[in-house]
Amino acid sequence: MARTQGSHSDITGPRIRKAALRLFAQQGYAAVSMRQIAAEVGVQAGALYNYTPDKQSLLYRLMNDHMQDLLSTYAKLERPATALEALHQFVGFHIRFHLERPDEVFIAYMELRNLTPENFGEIEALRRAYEDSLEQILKDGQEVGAFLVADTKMATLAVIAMLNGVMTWYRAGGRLSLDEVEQVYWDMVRRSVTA
Amino acid sequence: MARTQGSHSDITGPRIRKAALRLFAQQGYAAVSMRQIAAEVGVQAGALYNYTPDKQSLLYRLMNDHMQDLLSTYAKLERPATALEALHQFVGFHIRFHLERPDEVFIAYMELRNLTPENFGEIEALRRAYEDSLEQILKDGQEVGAFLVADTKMATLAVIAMLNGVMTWYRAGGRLSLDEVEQVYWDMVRRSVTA
DNA sequence: ACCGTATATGAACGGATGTTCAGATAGAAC
DNA sequence: GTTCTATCTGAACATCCGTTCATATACGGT
Repeated sequence: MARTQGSHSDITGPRIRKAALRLFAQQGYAAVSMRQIAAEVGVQAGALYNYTPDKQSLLYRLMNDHMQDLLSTYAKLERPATALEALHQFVGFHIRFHLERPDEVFIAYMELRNLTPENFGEIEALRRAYEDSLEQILKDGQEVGAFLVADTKMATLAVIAMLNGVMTWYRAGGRLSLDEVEQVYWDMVRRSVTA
Repeated sequence: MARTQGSHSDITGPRIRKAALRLFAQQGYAAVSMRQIAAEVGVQAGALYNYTPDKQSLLYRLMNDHMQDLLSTYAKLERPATALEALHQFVGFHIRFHLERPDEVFIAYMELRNLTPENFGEIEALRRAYEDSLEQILKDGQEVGAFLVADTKMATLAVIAMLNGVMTWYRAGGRLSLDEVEQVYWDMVRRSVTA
């Protein structure tokens, strides 16, 4: 697996990020060394610095890529006609998108405290933008009488927290299929925001 | 703040745990050094080893104390007569107990992966015991027709995840009082498990 | 007043850390 | 086939890590 000197490599960058992603998710940012990441790629530690200015930027890049992916993927969806359908779409999208990226998700909110303040601010803004898209659904539904919640902000956070819980226990091939899980959570979410 | 040699100290142990708790919660287990903890207590690093065999045991002790506290405090509550009231009690207890111990809560599920396998197993068992007490409420209520959930296990995890979300944003003195928060979450939980 | 012991110091251990950089190398361009 | 340059190596840097231990100290018991 050892790479040879001088070989061009447009793929070393992605491989470094993939290795870092896996290791950060598995052991935590602080517990993973640059040498570990380099070893996983089959390269010496010094070589990493051709692709990232430092360890911190590597973490930030992973989080930022993930959040951009989340936002742009959601933005591309066709908006349903009713608020109830929009909420249903959000629930399904959220569960599936996140279950497909367990490592990214894990890092995205376990390693927030390891970001510098500026980096943290940027990631936080993206997260809030995503939450806002859910809150907008709840607000719209509330206006037309489809939903009944005491506070749309709290309801937003409650729904997302509930959905995020899925990532902590769901494993493909377990007792329940993804469709079943999605159905059950949709039932609970729907009931929690309707009269 | 520097302690003098030879001085007896039944309070150094607790002070070490308190300092470790705060630092682990703030920066993460892997990112905190024994020397940092010692400095916070006003002692040299070597002195810590009069109170813990190693860093890992310090983490385990913090988590174990917290879970024992959680379980025994909940066990002391008087059980309400109906399932609905029992659930209401659980929601209120969970929110208040955890909001009073933000550092312990943060550690208890951010640092699970830094436990040795045996230690992890023990903490996990305690966590499951707590979850089981909620699932029992849901099962009982389901039997007598007070609740209607597709799967009590999933509903248990969903409810706890939703409640845990409160810890990530609630701050005393904010827009909403603790009573209001509790009321809103109780409304959502109740609706999510009733027809 | 003195002793015994619990408690703390401070130096030391081997090893790991993030990062830098001069030098080596291999593929691309001509 | 030579040159150029992006890429990687390997060693070095200063610093930190968890843990151990001989030594010093001050309090509790007598």
